Amino acid sequence: MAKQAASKTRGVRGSRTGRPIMALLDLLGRRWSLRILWELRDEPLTSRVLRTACDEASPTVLQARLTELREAGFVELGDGGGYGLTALGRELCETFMPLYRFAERWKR
Amino acid sequence: MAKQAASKTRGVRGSRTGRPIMALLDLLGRRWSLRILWELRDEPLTSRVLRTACDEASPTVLQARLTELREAGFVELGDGGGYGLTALGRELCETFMPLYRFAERWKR
DNA sequence: CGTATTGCTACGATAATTGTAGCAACGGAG
DNA sequence: CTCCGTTGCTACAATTATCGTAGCAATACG
Repeated sequence: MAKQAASKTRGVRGSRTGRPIMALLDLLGRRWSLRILWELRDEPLTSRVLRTACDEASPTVLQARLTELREAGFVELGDGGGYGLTALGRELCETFMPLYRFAERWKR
Repeated sequence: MAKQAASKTRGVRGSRTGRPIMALLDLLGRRWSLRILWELRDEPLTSRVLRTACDEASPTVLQARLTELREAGFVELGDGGGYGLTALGRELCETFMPLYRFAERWKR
């Protein structure tokens, strides 16, 4: 294979040049992020119910993810209590909903 | 709401539910998993080039993810060297490719 | 008042990730 | 052959992230 030093000119594919996709992959790549969005896909859940749905994950990291997802605009805390997806969050959830069927065929 | 059965033998990593979607979300929820798949979407890359593309991530965890993704059947090591997506991996990559357009509109 | 929710936090213990350095194997040039 | 550069891959200590348990203030209802 040829030398790769010259590839700097095109800006190596995927360097974190602030490209939104990288920030998104990083956020979704944190533990419980995908799972939280997945569990909220149908209806809002209270923090405790969400915790139960997420296999009794530690509330520490769950709160951290919820805060991050809220700051990202994907999740919101309803005035009556309970976490739910925003319109943007629902949209995001739809984009990886096909994963379910893929996983079923995957089976591992 | 009633009490729920609190402890079974708990795996270290979450999602022992047996549901494929949970195992998949858990695997993709590990650091650099999504990124690796993303960087390999076009063409196979050698380990070092992949590392550069992944923002100089530590080779330790990169190797770990590559091993996991290979065991999952998403990534393979070509006989000429270089990591590439399997047919299954390409299929998986396609399912969350819409994330790119979503991220562009998201901007944060 | 007591009791039960809600969202949220503290904190020690444990697991995951980082950063740096380096290995054996293979191949091309000299 | 040796020398050099590449490949995939690993060791190791240091740093983060996550876990697990306990508990907080605020709210609501009887």
